Amino acid sequence: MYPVLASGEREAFEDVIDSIPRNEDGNRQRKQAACCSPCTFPRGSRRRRIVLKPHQKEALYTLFQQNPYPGITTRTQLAQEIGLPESRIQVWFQNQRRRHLKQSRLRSTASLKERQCHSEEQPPSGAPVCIAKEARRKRTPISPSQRCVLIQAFEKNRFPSIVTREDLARRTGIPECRIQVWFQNRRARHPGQSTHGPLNALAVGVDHEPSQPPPPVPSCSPAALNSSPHCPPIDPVDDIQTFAVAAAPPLASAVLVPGVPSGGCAVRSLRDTVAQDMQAVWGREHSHPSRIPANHLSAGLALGECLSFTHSPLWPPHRIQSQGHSGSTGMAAPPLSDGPMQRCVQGSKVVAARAEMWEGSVLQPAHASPFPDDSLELLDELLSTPELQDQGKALLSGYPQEEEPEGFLESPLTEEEYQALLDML
DNA sequence: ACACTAACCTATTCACGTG
DNA sequence: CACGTGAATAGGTTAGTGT
Repeated sequence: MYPVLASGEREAFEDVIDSIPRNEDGNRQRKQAACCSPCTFPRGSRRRRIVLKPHQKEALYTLFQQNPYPGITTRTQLAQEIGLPESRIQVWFQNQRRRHLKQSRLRSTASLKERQCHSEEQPPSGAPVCIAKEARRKRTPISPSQRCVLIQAFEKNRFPSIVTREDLARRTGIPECRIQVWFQNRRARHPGQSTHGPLNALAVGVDHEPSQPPPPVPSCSPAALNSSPHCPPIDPVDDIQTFAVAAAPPLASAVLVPGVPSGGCAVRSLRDTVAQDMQAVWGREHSHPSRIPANHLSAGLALGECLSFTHSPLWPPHRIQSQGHSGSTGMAAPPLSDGPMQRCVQGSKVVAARAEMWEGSVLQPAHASPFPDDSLELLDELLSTPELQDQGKALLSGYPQEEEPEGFLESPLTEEEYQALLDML
């Protein structure tokens, strides 16, 4: 239906999606989406809607009749049997219970009017009256580094799209559905800074309006981290750089726009994890030469991470299948020849726009990678030259995992080289 | 155009681990 | 026991799909 987005374009597009204003309910305003033309503005903010097959519905209805409140074990078992994600089964039961309750109430209301004899509230037929409670899902342990990644994403966008959630899932290893719940809980417990209540800030779709300073306690800022029980104290000097590697897509801040502050979220442990992963991968490079492209090694964590925010070879065991993404999540891509998307993928403009948007904020993310996938591949080729690989080896072997040189995030390329690269792209 | 319903949201509560 | 936080719930809304 829609052409497939390259990863860089996908990120830029996601920015568009995420920036769509939401109404007071947190839902994106239809008007805004419509103004971008239904043809050129694909649906990417939501998960692709599943069309349940008859046998799946039958199984769900059967189980619902037996128990409208299935526990995690039952849901997981059913998920395996009918080939649906457990989270979708949970949602189906939520919706089904409500439909059931609604019908029950309608019936009871009708009978109430007829007979006028219901003096006492009766529990709806779908309520868990005599059914023993099944076990809940076990708490999902979220490590400080994972939490910091989530917090950073939360501060950037309180309502992440399915693409963002899946990306966070890949980066943290936490299931997407758990990330969704985490954001729900987080929103509930950390209402936005607004004089008109927490929902007011949602109306603009982004958390920090350009004219509005960020919340005074950004949980992932060094100050917040120092006071947070989940984030270890950090050296703000060191971690200003760390943030760009661990949390933000630092293409603009660390590479394309040298000198732009890259933010304050310190995710040392994640950075360390990345560094260790790099080392480990380097160690087995010869046995799995294709798993991590040499260019990522060559550029060290700086460029490598820059280019791999959404398809990092470091975290997921495979490169993100951006071309096939629409198959798994329903991410539909707009035609890029014209329209808002095309404009949005003009990287420098995006970077500039984001920088403006975040002006005054502690964080200075440039979320949208201006490079479409083919450009990334071209860059991959450029960076896989033996010369740059040598640089990468030197970079990796030059410092231990726990401490990086001062210019850790500095690109191995000069500004002229960057410009040349950009010109080529 | 409309009905149905998956997906997503808030508000609230439960439940569990930790200090 | 208080607190933080993940999980689950009810209920409202949006938007994709089928008729």
